[in-house]
Amino acid sequence: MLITANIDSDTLKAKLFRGFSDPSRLSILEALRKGPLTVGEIVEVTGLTQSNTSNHLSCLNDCGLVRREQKGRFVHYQLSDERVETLLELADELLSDVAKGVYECVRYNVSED
Amino acid sequence: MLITANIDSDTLKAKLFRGFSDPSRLSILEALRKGPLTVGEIVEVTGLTQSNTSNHLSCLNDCGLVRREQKGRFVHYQLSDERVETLLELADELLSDVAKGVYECVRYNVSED
DNA sequence: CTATAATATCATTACTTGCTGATATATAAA
DNA sequence: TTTATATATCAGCAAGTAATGATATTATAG
Repeated sequence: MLITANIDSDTLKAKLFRGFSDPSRLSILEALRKGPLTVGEIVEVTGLTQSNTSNHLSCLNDCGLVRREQKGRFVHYQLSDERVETLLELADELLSDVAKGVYECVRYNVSED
Repeated sequence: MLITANIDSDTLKAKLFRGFSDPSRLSILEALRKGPLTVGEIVEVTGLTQSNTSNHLSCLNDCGLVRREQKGRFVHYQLSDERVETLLELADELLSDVAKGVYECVRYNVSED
């Protein structure tokens, strides 16, 4: 048990980062930096479809990055932890320094848009 | 120009996080937390193939997460910035709280290993 | 209860991305 | 130069994952 816990450590952490590693999910997280939003509001802000938004929100919720709260027929989502915000801030800072490198990162991201 | 820069912001940040979002790349980054290593040493520590390691290192280098330094026929890699280390630390902390959720995150990660 | 609005789920499709094996490049030693 | 060692590149395959459209669920209002 202890062994597997250690072995899977990187896989686990990778999963956590995967929550941040999709543009759609990231746009949801960014929207939530300003405060809680309903699913409908997130759909509007991000421009994603309802279905797609809901799928990503379920993923983010399961992964513990956001927290959900039902209020009537609306479901409000918010960032689950200060550290999620901190990670996003840190990424902003890091990005401002390495943006050029990221732009040109072509190995596993060939599509230029 | 300013417009696109803004629009692409999430895509850019997602790319940055994608550097962390693969178990193999993460195992490389974790190995480098302890200090610079040659490609061969990284291969040994991570158990990845030489080809695979080199591919990931190129990606990490292009994305600005690691820095390379040629010394003779050896190439040494190290984390490029304190903030890369900080991001990893922060992920560790966050993970200790949300690990259960990440384990059960099934939406876009169905494979259980 | 029925209708409507908000959100979630599911199957399918299309695309992305990591891995492998072979080959190429580069540096240094013989 | 030739050989050997270290690293990088590339094509092709395999697997994973996001988007879509349709449908289901849940909750409130009439």
